[in-house]
Amino acid sequence: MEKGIVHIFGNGTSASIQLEHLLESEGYVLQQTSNMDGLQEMVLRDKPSAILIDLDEFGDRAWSVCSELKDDMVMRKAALILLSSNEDESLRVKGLEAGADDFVAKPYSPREMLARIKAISRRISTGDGKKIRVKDIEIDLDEHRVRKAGKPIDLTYIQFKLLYLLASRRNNVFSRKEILEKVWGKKVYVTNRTVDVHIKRLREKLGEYKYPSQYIETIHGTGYRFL
Amino acid sequence: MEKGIVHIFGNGTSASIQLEHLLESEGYVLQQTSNMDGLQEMVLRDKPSAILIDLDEFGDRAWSVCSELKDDMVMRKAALILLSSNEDESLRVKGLEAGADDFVAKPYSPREMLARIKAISRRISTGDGKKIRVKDIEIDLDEHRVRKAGKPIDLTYIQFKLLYLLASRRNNVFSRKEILEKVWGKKVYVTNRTVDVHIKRLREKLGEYKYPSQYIETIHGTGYRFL
DNA sequence: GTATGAGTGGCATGCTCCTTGCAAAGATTA
DNA sequence: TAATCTTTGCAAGGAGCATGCCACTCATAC
Repeated sequence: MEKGIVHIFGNGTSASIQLEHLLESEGYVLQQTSNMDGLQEMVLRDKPSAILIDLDEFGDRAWSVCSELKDDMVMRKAALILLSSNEDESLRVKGLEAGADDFVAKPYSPREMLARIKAISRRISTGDGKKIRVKDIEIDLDEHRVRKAGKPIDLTYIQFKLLYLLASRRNNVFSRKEILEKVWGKKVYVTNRTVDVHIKRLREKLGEYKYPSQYIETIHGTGYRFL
Repeated sequence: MEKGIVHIFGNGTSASIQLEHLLESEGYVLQQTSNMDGLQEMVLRDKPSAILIDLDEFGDRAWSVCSELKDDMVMRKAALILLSSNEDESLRVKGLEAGADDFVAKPYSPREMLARIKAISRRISTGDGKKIRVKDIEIDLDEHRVRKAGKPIDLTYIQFKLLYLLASRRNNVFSRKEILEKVWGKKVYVTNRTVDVHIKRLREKLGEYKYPSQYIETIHGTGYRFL
């Protein structure tokens, strides 16, 4: 099993200190903080395999974090676990529906927490591998890099997310609405035309000059599809 | 979110009956049994999206099931959730390490269980999506693509919706009024004749040259039907 | 035969998509 | 800090395609 970084948002209780030791003895690297600003950058940089958020400490702020993490396909690689001493059922349901992978009551057992982190990671790591290979295109999610016939292609942040989305489900047709939600996020409002522009720029960098497109196909009236 | 079948191994407690109703109202199909023999065949046949196993009832027999499911790539598509009234930490850890995706204590909240099933399914979902197969025609909703004898047929937006409507309920006769409402929407006003035109173009692309029609039958004075 | 419903070819219209240029915001460098 | 480069979002023009309707022909029911 692959080890990784674990972000813990919340202060150190006795259980969390035990958990810390357990995780470290298992080969995980820990990062604990009580400041949730700049979470997005942090997650993108460190690519943690798990994120623990203490609801008692962060409360409502945590919900927006859940949806951010849920929407971003790069960040989704992390197991998102919520902690709370509040046993209320509706809170648990809310958390799970907001995108969390698990909801654990405090006080919790460190050993069980470790087992849960492993169980979720197991799910995430299997299935979609870290590299996507389509034709002569190779997309490396961890390195955040794209190669065509071995030669690296420089893509901007949006271009990468767009390509990754399309390539992650070949032949699936994505509507512009879907693309906007997955690449830009639910709240951001950006024109449909803008999607076209980014598709064009992406096609350019992939080296598409002629019709029919070799990689990205336009489905008139519907959306785009990666061949 | 993709719905599916849920296998429940264990007898009906009051919570499980509530859960049953919840799942059904969400569009899931349930299969409950207290016999675990032939599990492998059952799972392979039904491809459930979740499997709930009551440890109180099955005890040690459950562990072998966990590892079977864990090892089989096909079966891994299902969310495996263990239930137990035994709060013992080591049991929970054992279950999770054996390959279960979640471990829930009894008595459990049906709504939370539903949320957990969804949370896990979200991770697993690979979107081998909805397909309709009629004769040698195959309609793939996700790929927004139609195949005849394996060969792709290019349909326009309206043609696709029209075909999908007709094929979704074979042998059902759709009046032009009904077709207009379902394909064009309630407010749009379009002539009946236009429906004919689209039927004609659709028939053309499906490769219908001679009478009687192989796919779309005209019911004089009434409407159309997909055979 | 007559009346009504259905099929067809062609064409104008409008919509969708592609492309280019530009301006604003962000990142980088000196 | 100022200057430069990069990224991003949008508007507008233009090309191509899907659509909807007309007018006409053909089929069906009585």
